[in-house]
Amino acid sequence: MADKQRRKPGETREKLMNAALTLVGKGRHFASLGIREVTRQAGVVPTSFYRHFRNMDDLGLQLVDELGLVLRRMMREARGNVLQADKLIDESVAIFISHARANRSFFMFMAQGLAGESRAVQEGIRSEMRFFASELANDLRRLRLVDHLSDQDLDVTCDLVVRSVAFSLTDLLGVSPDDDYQIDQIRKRTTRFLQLIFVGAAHWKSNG
Amino acid sequence: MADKQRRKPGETREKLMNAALTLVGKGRHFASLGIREVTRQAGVVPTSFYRHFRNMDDLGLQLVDELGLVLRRMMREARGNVLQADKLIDESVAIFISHARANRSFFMFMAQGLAGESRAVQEGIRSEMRFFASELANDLRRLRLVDHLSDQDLDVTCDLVVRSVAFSLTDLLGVSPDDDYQIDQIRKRTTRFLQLIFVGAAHWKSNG
DNA sequence: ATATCGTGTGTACGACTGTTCACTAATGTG
DNA sequence: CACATTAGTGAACAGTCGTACACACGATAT
Repeated sequence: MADKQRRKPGETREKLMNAALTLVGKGRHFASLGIREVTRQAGVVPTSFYRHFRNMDDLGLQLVDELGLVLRRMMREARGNVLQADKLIDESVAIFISHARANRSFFMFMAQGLAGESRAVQEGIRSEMRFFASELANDLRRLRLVDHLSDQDLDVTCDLVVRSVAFSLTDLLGVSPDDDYQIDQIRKRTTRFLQLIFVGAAHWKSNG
Repeated sequence: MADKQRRKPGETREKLMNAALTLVGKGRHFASLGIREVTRQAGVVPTSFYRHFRNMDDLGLQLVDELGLVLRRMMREARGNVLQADKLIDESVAIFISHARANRSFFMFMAQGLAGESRAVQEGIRSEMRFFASELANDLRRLRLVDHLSDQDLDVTCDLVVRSVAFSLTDLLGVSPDDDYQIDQIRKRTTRFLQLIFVGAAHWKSNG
């Protein structure tokens, strides 16, 4: 009887979620993970799974919630570190890349979930992205960088920005986490995407 | 002993690939499909699978090849139907949407594969996208619409265009195929993304 | 005509799956 | 202290999985 005493409340729950993330980080797709596989990785008996989750989709949904926290932390850091407006894009992309490296598995999960099997997870991630885009719109308004844009046009712009960055995830996760050169290439390219979009936004005229 | 005579060469192979696509079209993720499941859907005995594919990854790779054909057909139609330059974006997006509806499963597979489990499939789809972007660049050059852009800047622009359209897949596949209203919303939004990008490209100045 | 090859079928096997059940130790509540 | 609740365990189930093997049939080549 391996020690049965439970340490902290929710410790096994966390172990299970981390186990799923670990497997995703190793290149597995979330949709192909099984309950036994996850519990094995977590070093826990299969039955324990049901104490915390109804099924794998449920675990996925709870991972989306945690993903939200990760994204919010990233947003906070970006807001704190971006001093001058002219460095806004470079700084933000750099912060994104750094967070994606630090939380590789989380962002892998995010990239997978967008076209994943569970409709609920899919919707959850899209919802996080919408939130992110709306916060970005607020910030740009506050900095008075987009006074000539209507709310609607600003919304489209921010949506496109968030999508472009999110798509870069699939680039980022395709290269080794240690390949500094390639990662820097991705950073540069993403930066150019955003510059292109903002040039477009700067010259945008409604209905034209 | 149900009729064992083989009809045409490669018929079972096609049945298997279609079966996998059908399952993907029903919302399943390719990474979670099993050999038995696919053969069952195809109405074939499991052993037959090995006559045509080494494993599921192999089948995925061959699906990518067929996906390439689908994309090339789409490209050809776009080139034939886009008459005036000012309708280029609207027409192209409309053609894309129409093909995505007609080959829903194929495009679902594409969206899944970008963050899929098999590195080879991932790379295959990215390669198709690169090809698509380079063809787009050629067309824009030929139409003399981007004379002020360097090759490199044109490359970035086309890449961003292709990515934005590809990302729209995840929107498109999230709504019912019959929901004309929502699909039209997605079409409009994608069109606006591309307009924004091209406005950016029109005003782009190197190193600025 | 006969041999070979490609492609289909049926059976079989061990490994792994999700899930249920009964049991037990630690924690929170009175 | 007594007691209910929570969160862990191990054994067991029927079902599914991937894969191997031997065999059957039609087509093709000799």
